[in-house]
Amino acid sequence: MDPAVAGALACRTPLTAPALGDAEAAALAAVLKALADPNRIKILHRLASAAPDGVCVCDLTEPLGIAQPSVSHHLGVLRRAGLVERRREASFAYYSPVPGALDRLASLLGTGA
Amino acid sequence: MDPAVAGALACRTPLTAPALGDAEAAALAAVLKALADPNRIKILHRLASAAPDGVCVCDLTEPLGIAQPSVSHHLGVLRRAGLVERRREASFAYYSPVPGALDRLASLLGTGA
DNA sequence: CGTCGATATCGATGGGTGTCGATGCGGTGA
DNA sequence: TCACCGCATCGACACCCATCGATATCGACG
Repeated sequence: MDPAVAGALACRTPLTAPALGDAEAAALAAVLKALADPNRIKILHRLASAAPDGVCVCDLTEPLGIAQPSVSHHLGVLRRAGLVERRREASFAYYSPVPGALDRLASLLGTGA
Repeated sequence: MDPAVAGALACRTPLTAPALGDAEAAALAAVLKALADPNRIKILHRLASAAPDGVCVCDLTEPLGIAQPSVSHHLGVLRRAGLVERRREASFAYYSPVPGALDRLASLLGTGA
Protein backbone atom coordinates (compact mmCIF):
# COMPACT_ATOMS: atom_id res chain seq x y z
CA MET A 1 0.00 0.00 0.00
CA ASP A 2 1.10 3.56 -0.67
CA PRO A 3 2.57 4.90 2.60
CA ALA A 4 1.22 8.38 1.92
CA VAL A 5 -2.23 6.85 1.82
CA ALA A 6 -1.66 4.56 4.80
CA GLY A 7 -1.22 7.52 7.11
CA ALA A 8 -4.54 9.03 6.12
CA LEU A 9 -6.83 6.07 6.79
CA ALA A 10 -9.62 6.21 9.32
CA CYS A 11 -7.93 4.04 11.93
CA ARG A 12 -4.69 5.61 13.06
CA THR A 13 -3.26 6.75 16.36
CA PRO A 14 -0.72 9.56 16.77
CA LEU A 15 1.85 7.49 18.68
CA THR A 16 3.14 10.32 20.84
CA ALA A 17 5.76 8.29 22.73
CA PRO A 18 8.47 5.95 21.45
CA ALA A 19 7.52 2.30 21.56
CA LEU A 20 8.81 0.23 24.45
CA GLY A 21 11.87 -1.74 23.36
CA ASP A 22 11.93 -5.51 23.23
CA ALA A 23 14.60 -5.70 25.91
CA GLU A 24 12.79 -3.51 28.43
CA ALA A 25 9.51 -5.31 27.86
CA ALA A 26 11.14 -8.70 28.25
CA ALA A 27 12.96 -7.67 31.43
CA LEU A 28 9.81 -6.28 32.98
CA ALA A 29 7.86 -9.38 31.97
CA ALA A 30 10.51 -11.62 33.54
CA VAL A 31 10.18 -9.94 36.94
CA LEU A 32 6.39 -9.89 36.73
CA LYS A 33 6.31 -13.55 35.72
CA ALA A 34 8.36 -14.40 38.79
CA LEU A 35 5.67 -12.71 40.88
CA ALA A 36 2.70 -14.11 38.98
CA ASP A 37 2.12 -17.15 41.15
CA PRO A 38 -0.02 -17.37 44.29
CA ASN A 39 2.54 -19.41 46.22
CA ARG A 40 5.38 -17.04 45.33
CA ILE A 41 3.26 -14.08 46.40
CA LYS A 42 2.58 -15.78 49.71
CA ILE A 43 6.27 -16.55 50.12
CA LEU A 44 7.33 -12.99 49.42
CA HIS A 45 4.64 -11.63 51.73
CA ARG A 46 5.81 -13.87 54.51
CA LEU A 47 9.44 -12.99 53.94
CA ALA A 48 8.61 -9.30 53.91
CA SER A 49 6.49 -9.35 57.05
CA ALA A 50 8.04 -11.96 59.29
CA ALA A 51 11.78 -11.89 59.03
CA PRO A 52 14.47 -9.27 59.52
CA ASP A 53 17.19 -11.91 59.32
CA GLY A 54 15.56 -14.40 56.99
CA VAL A 55 13.16 -17.32 56.99
CA CYS A 56 14.34 -20.88 56.52
CA VAL A 57 12.76 -23.19 53.98
CA CYS A 58 11.36 -25.56 56.57
CA ASP A 59 9.14 -22.77 57.93
CA LEU A 60 7.62 -22.16 54.51
CA THR A 61 6.80 -25.71 53.51
CA GLU A 62 4.03 -26.42 55.97
CA PRO A 63 1.98 -23.18 55.82
CA LEU A 64 2.04 -23.21 52.02
CA GLY A 65 0.75 -26.77 51.82
CA ILE A 66 3.14 -27.80 49.06
CA ALA A 67 6.09 -30.19 49.07
CA GLN A 68 9.60 -29.08 49.95
CA PRO A 69 11.00 -29.37 46.39
CA SER A 70 8.25 -27.06 45.20
CA VAL A 71 9.17 -24.49 47.84
CA SER A 72 12.83 -24.66 46.81
CA HIS A 73 11.75 -24.22 43.20
CA HIS A 74 9.72 -21.09 43.96
CA LEU A 75 12.51 -19.63 46.06
CA GLY A 76 14.92 -20.25 43.20
CA VAL A 77 12.62 -18.43 40.79
CA LEU A 78 12.33 -15.45 43.13
CA ARG A 79 16.08 -15.45 43.66
CA ARG A 80 16.90 -15.56 39.94
CA ALA A 81 14.51 -12.64 39.46
CA GLY A 82 16.44 -10.61 42.01
CA LEU A 83 13.54 -10.42 44.44
CA VAL A 84 14.97 -12.42 47.34
CA GLU A 85 18.42 -13.34 48.58
CA ARG A 86 19.74 -16.40 50.38
CA ARG A 87 21.99 -16.68 53.41
CA ARG A 88 23.36 -20.14 54.08
CA GLU A 89 24.09 -21.17 57.61
CA ALA A 90 24.97 -24.72 58.53
CA SER A 91 22.57 -26.87 56.58
CA PHE A 92 19.85 -24.24 56.74
CA ALA A 93 19.04 -21.61 54.14
CA TYR A 94 17.57 -18.31 55.26
CA TYR A 95 15.76 -16.29 52.63
CA SER A 96 14.98 -12.59 52.86
CA PRO A 97 13.51 -10.06 50.43
CA VAL A 98 15.89 -7.81 48.49
CA PRO A 99 15.29 -4.27 49.81
CA GLY A 100 13.86 -1.96 47.18
CA ALA A 101 13.27 -4.64 44.57
CA LEU A 102 9.50 -4.31 44.77
CA ASP A 103 9.75 -0.55 45.15
CA ARG A 104 11.53 -0.24 41.83
CA LEU A 105 8.90 -2.41 40.18
CA ALA A 106 6.11 -0.41 41.80
CA SER A 107 7.56 2.88 40.58
CA LEU A 108 7.90 1.48 37.07
CA LEU A 109 4.24 0.50 37.09
CA GLY A 110 3.22 3.81 38.61
CA THR A 111 4.90 5.85 35.92
CA GLY A 112 2.91 4.02 33.32
CA ALA A 113 5.62 1.77 32.05
CA MET B 1 3.92 -33.36 67.36
CA ASP B 2 3.55 -31.63 70.70
CA PRO B 3 2.91 -27.93 69.98
CA ALA B 4 4.85 -26.87 73.01
CA VAL B 5 7.85 -28.67 71.57
CA ALA B 6 7.30 -27.51 67.99
CA GLY B 7 7.82 -23.91 69.01
CA ALA B 8 11.18 -24.65 70.55
CA LEU B 9 12.93 -26.28 67.61
CA ALA B 10 16.00 -24.76 66.01
CA CYS B 11 14.35 -23.69 62.79
CA ARG B 12 11.43 -21.41 63.50
CA THR B 13 10.36 -17.93 62.57
CA PRO B 14 8.15 -15.68 64.69
CA LEU B 15 5.49 -15.05 62.03
CA THR B 16 4.61 -11.52 63.13
CA ALA B 17 1.91 -10.89 60.52
CA PRO B 18 -1.09 -13.01 59.52
CA ALA B 19 -0.50 -15.14 56.44
CA LEU B 20 -1.81 -13.88 53.13
CA GLY B 21 -5.08 -15.61 52.31
CA ASP B 22 -5.53 -17.87 49.33
CA ALA B 23 -8.06 -15.54 47.76
CA GLU B 24 -5.91 -12.41 47.97
CA ALA B 25 -2.86 -14.25 46.69
CA ALA B 26 -4.80 -15.71 43.78
CA ALA B 27 -6.33 -12.36 42.87
CA LEU B 28 -2.97 -10.62 42.95
CA ALA B 29 -1.41 -13.41 40.91
CA ALA B 30 -4.17 -13.15 38.31
CA VAL B 31 -3.50 -9.47 37.69
CA LEU B 32 0.26 -9.99 37.66
CA LYS B 33 -0.09 -12.92 35.27
CA ALA B 34 -2.05 -10.69 32.91
CA LEU B 35 0.90 -8.29 32.93
CA ALA B 36 3.61 -10.94 32.75
CA ASP B 37 3.99 -10.98 28.97
CA PRO B 38 6.25 -8.75 26.85
CA ASN B 39 3.60 -8.12 24.23
CA ARG B 40 0.97 -7.21 26.80
CA ILE B 41 3.41 -4.84 28.47
CA LYS B 42 4.09 -3.19 25.13
CA ILE B 43 0.36 -2.95 24.47
CA LEU B 44 -0.34 -1.36 27.83
CA HIS B 45 2.57 1.04 27.46
CA ARG B 46 1.30 2.10 24.06
CA LEU B 47 -2.24 2.51 25.32
CA ALA B 48 -1.05 4.55 28.29
CA SER B 49 1.19 6.86 26.31
CA ALA B 50 -0.50 7.30 22.97
CA ALA B 51 -4.22 7.48 23.40
CA PRO B 52 -6.59 9.67 25.38
CA ASP B 53 -9.59 8.26 23.50
CA GLY B 54 -8.32 4.78 22.75
CA VAL B 55 -6.23 2.86 20.25
CA CYS B 56 -7.78 0.54 17.70
CA VAL B 57 -6.56 -3.01 17.21
CA CYS B 58 -5.27 -2.41 13.71
CA ASP B 59 -2.72 0.08 15.04
CA LEU B 60 -1.31 -2.46 17.46
CA THR B 61 -0.91 -5.39 15.09
CA GLU B 62 1.91 -4.08 12.94
CA PRO B 63 4.26 -2.55 15.57
CA LEU B 64 4.02 -5.66 17.74
CA GLY B 65 4.93 -7.97 14.89
CA ILE B 66 2.30 -10.56 15.79
CA ALA B 67 -0.87 -11.62 14.01
CA GLN B 68 -4.20 -9.91 14.61
CA PRO B 69 -5.80 -12.84 16.49
CA SER B 70 -2.89 -12.77 18.93
CA VAL B 71 -3.42 -9.05 19.53
CA SER B 72 -7.11 -9.63 20.17
CA HIS B 73 -6.19 -12.42 22.56
CA HIS B 74 -3.83 -10.23 24.56
CA LEU B 75 -6.34 -7.39 24.68
CA GLY B 76 -8.92 -9.83 25.96
CA VAL B 77 -6.58 -10.98 28.71
CA LEU B 78 -5.89 -7.40 29.77
CA ARG B 79 -9.59 -6.59 29.67
CA ARG B 80 -10.60 -9.60 31.77
CA ALA B 81 -7.94 -8.55 34.30
CA GLY B 82 -9.54 -5.10 34.55
CA LEU B 83 -6.50 -3.31 33.15
CA VAL B 84 -7.99 -1.97 29.92
CA GLU B 85 -11.45 -1.14 28.66
CA ARG B 86 -12.99 -1.30 25.21
CA ARG B 87 -15.11 1.24 23.35
CA ARG B 88 -16.79 -0.06 20.21
CA GLU B 89 -17.47 2.34 17.38
CA ALA B 90 -18.65 1.21 13.99
CA SER B 91 -16.59 -1.85 13.18
CA PHE B 92 -13.61 -0.53 15.12
CA ALA B 93 -12.69 -1.29 18.72
CA TYR B 94 -10.82 1.37 20.68
CA TYR B 95 -8.92 0.18 23.75
CA SER B 96 -7.77 2.43 26.57
CA PRO B 97 -6.16 1.77 29.96
CA VAL B 98 -8.39 1.71 33.04
CA PRO B 99 -7.38 4.74 35.13
CA GLY B 100 -5.83 3.80 38.43
CA ALA B 101 -5.65 0.09 37.77
CA LEU B 102 -1.87 0.06 37.70
CA ASP B 103 -1.71 2.55 40.55
CA ARG B 104 -3.62 0.23 42.83
CA LEU B 105 -1.31 -2.62 41.90
CA ALA B 106 1.75 -0.44 42.43
CA SER B 107 0.58 0.61 45.87
CA LEU B 108 -0.09 -3.01 46.79
CA LEU B 109 3.46 -3.93 45.81
CA GLY B 110 4.88 -0.89 47.54
CA THR B 111 3.26 -1.72 50.86
CA GLY B 112 4.91 -5.11 50.81
CA ALA B 113 1.93 -7.19 49.81
C1' DC C 1 33.47 -42.46 60.22
C1' DG C 2 28.69 -43.36 59.63
C1' DT C 3 24.11 -41.48 60.15
C1' DC C 4 20.77 -38.00 60.04
C1' DG C 5 18.53 -33.75 58.79
C1' DA C 6 17.95 -29.73 55.67
C1' DT C 7 18.15 -28.24 50.79
C1' DA C 8 18.84 -28.48 46.06
C1' DT C 9 18.51 -30.91 41.75
C1' DC C 10 16.51 -34.39 38.43
C1' DG C 11 12.93 -36.62 35.59
C1' DA C 12 8.26 -37.19 34.71
C1' DT C 13 3.65 -35.50 34.23
C1' DG C 14 -0.42 -32.82 33.83
C1' DG C 15 -2.32 -28.38 32.96
C1' DG C 16 -1.89 -23.83 31.20
C1' DT C 17 -0.76 -20.48 27.39
C1' DG C 18 1.07 -17.90 23.24
C1' DT C 19 0.85 -18.30 18.51
C1' DC C 20 -1.15 -19.10 14.15
C1' DG C 21 -4.57 -19.92 10.11
C1' DA C 22 -9.35 -20.39 9.24
C1' DT C 23 -13.75 -18.84 10.08
C1' DG C 24 -17.77 -16.17 11.90
C1' DC C 25 -20.02 -11.67 12.77
C1' DG C 26 -21.33 -6.87 12.11
C1' DG C 27 -20.99 -2.64 9.95
C1' DT C 28 -19.52 0.30 5.65
C1' DG C 29 -19.63 1.75 1.25
C1' DA C 30 -20.07 1.06 -3.68
C1' DT D 1 -27.71 -6.04 -2.26
C1' DC D 2 -23.20 -7.52 -2.16
C1' DA D 3 -18.33 -7.27 -1.59
C1' DC D 4 -15.09 -5.60 1.75
C1' DC D 5 -13.09 -4.60 6.18
C1' DG D 6 -12.17 -4.73 11.26
C1' DC D 7 -12.45 -7.60 15.01
C1' DA D 8 -13.49 -11.82 17.83
C1' DT D 9 -13.69 -16.69 18.25
C1' DC D 10 -12.26 -21.54 17.21
C1' DG D 11 -9.17 -25.46 16.74
C1' DA D 12 -4.60 -26.97 16.63
C1' DC D 13 0.08 -26.99 17.82
C1' DA D 14 4.19 -26.21 20.39
C1' DC D 15 6.11 -24.78 24.45
C1' DC D 16 6.46 -23.45 29.26
C1' DC D 17 5.56 -24.31 34.08
C1' DA D 18 3.96 -25.97 38.78
C1' DT D 19 4.03 -30.02 41.15
C1' DC D 20 5.60 -34.31 42.84
C1' DG D 21 8.70 -38.45 44.27
C1' DA D 22 13.32 -39.92 44.11
C1' DT D 23 17.92 -38.82 44.64
C1' DA D 24 22.18 -36.11 45.40
C1' DT D 25 24.80 -32.85 48.34
C1' DC D 26 26.49 -30.89 52.38
C1' DG D 27 27.09 -29.97 57.19
C1' DA D 28 26.39 -31.45 62.07
C1' DC D 29 26.75 -34.75 65.50
C1' DG D 30 27.56 -38.88 67.96
